[in-house]
Amino acid sequence: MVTVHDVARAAGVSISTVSRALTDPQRVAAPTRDRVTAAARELGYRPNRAASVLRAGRSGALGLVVPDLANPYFAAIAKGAQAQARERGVGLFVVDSDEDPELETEAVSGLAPQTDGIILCSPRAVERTVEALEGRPVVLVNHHVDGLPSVVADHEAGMLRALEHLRALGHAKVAYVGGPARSWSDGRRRAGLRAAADRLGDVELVELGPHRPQVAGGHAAADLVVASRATAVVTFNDLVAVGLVERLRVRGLDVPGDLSVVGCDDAYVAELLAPPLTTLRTDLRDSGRAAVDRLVARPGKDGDAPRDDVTLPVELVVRGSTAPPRPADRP
Amino acid sequence: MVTVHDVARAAGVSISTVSRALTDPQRVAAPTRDRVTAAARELGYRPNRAASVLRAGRSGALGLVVPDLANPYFAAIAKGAQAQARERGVGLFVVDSDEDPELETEAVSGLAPQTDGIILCSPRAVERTVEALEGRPVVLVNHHVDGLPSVVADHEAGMLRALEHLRALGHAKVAYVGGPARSWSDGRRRAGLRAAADRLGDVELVELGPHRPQVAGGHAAADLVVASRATAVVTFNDLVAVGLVERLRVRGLDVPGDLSVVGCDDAYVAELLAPPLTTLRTDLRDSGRAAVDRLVARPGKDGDAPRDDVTLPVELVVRGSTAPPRPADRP
DNA sequence: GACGATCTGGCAAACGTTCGCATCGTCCGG
DNA sequence: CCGGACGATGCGAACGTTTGCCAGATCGTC
Repeated sequence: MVTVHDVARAAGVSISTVSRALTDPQRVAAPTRDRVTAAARELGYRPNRAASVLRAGRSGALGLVVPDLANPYFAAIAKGAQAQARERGVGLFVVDSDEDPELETEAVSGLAPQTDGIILCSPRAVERTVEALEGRPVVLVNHHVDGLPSVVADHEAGMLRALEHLRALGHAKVAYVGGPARSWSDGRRRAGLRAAADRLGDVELVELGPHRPQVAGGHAAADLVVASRATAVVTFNDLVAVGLVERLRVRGLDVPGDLSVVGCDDAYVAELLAPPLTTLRTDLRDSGRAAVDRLVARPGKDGDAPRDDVTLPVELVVRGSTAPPRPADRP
Repeated sequence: MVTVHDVARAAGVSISTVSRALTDPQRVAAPTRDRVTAAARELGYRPNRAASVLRAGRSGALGLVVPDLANPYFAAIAKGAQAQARERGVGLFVVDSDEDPELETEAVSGLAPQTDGIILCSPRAVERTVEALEGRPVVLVNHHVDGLPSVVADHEAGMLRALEHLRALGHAKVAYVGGPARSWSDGRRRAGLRAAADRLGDVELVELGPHRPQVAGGHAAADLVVASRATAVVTFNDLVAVGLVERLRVRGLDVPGDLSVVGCDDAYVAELLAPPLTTLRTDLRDSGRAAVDRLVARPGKDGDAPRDDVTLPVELVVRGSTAPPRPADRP
């Protein structure tokens, strides 16, 4: 194993100089620095992370906790975060909490001591989990708690856009199939829809749920939607939309003929579906990227210091699952 | 921060005893051990990982490198590995190489020094990457190189099962839509299909490809399949099957009426599809689990020391995309 | 009752890095 | 030409843990 000592000897300097030349280049004269870096490269020196963490107290790594890696929604966020972390030259440890609040807290308390910051994605037990990180920097993704920096999608704007789209098609009664009761984003979406309905004035809103944020949730909701006599529906996420469409088909109803469906997230199942799903897209990779940036942003690079809250735009992607209502349904 | 010193003082022993009591409990007398663990719990002692890694040289953590976290196939493996790692009490660092051979090698050389072993999932540049880990223990998942331990699915058996199923339905000409040219598993699947066709005798095999292992690959393959006049098709993975079905629908062909389709992997899109996809399922979480176990298996627990190669079973899941061929197509 | 085997627990030296402090040389203003 | 200031580099002490070695204690056996 090559250590600073070897590099120092090769470059004819002391180990302190080696350390400085590599971690804080501007603190050492250019010729010396070059000699050191050359020697380091030649010897194939790789700093021992453990030693540096031990001494310096920072690890140069971030932690990312997601509820479920198998969920394409979180996978996309993780991917974005990974890419950005790589770009920024920091490590990223991804941990899956398995949708379990307890495991989430545990994961954080295990991760916190060995990282410089934690990205907490759609936390299932914010209070306890935030406690567990004992003051370490944190960024919340897809969640918000006063006083903590967060990265969220502009659900309100998205909902407005969805409702405008449906109204333009001629729909006057729209159902919302909600997600989990304690979900922060479900709350935002409901609020956004209500505000949008108020603003538009001539669209009636029917709120359903809570439902599980999976295909099964869509199955469960389908019959309620039909009974509500709404001609269009917005779902908590794309998986729910998938389940909804499946169940409607079983009941002999056509999408978008009998019912228009708008999903959320643009998980990649959305475009695989028949018909392909009209949905609200957030750039999830950007969420991951932004979260990483919030944590690595140094005061040195002033000016572009990120604001306390990042809100990412939401875009309506119109595909095949929305259409004008059947004439019979029109008033 | 609570250190061994604090615990030692509280328990009235020396720091060596604390260290031993916690890391190698049987080397210290039961009463002492209890006093130490009690003190540790009371003070909320958490060993400093960096210090322990630095001194002991092992990190108690494994690394997992996958080509693409957003691919449900790899996400499932990652999830299984995470779960097992948690159970075994070791850490797991997941890194996404973005399908880039270079990044893969880089990831490994960054990960290797700070882990006790690496799980390499469907590597895109095995030789160079294996080189990069400088002798550190490794397990290959979904790939095989002589001399290295690996966890693979029994593609041959799976292909035999698929072909038997199709023959039983009455198909006599079956196409295979292959994956990437340099893919190890594509090779296994082709070989398995050939062997199965030989063995069954009365099924003709048409090999197509290589194709990209995504939906687009299926699009590209669809017309070739039709032209081949095969009445059934096996695809490299489920995403290809999805693309295939989409394109067939565009051409006015019905699945399974005009063509039966068998996918591979049972990625969760398989059951969302209309018709739901008949596919070959491997328990991907088990792959992740098995890989972790290969690396944490200590010589101490002899007897159940894992064999050099783990081959996981492949199961045929019959859903709606396979049916007997149209009578007209029969000889 | 003594001797050896066995076990328990303490001492102190690492592991490789970072960083406060000291030192030395150099440059500039007076 | 001198004093002060500053920039560059070296010295050495941490960081918190593990572990080889050794001393003392305990027990069984002759």
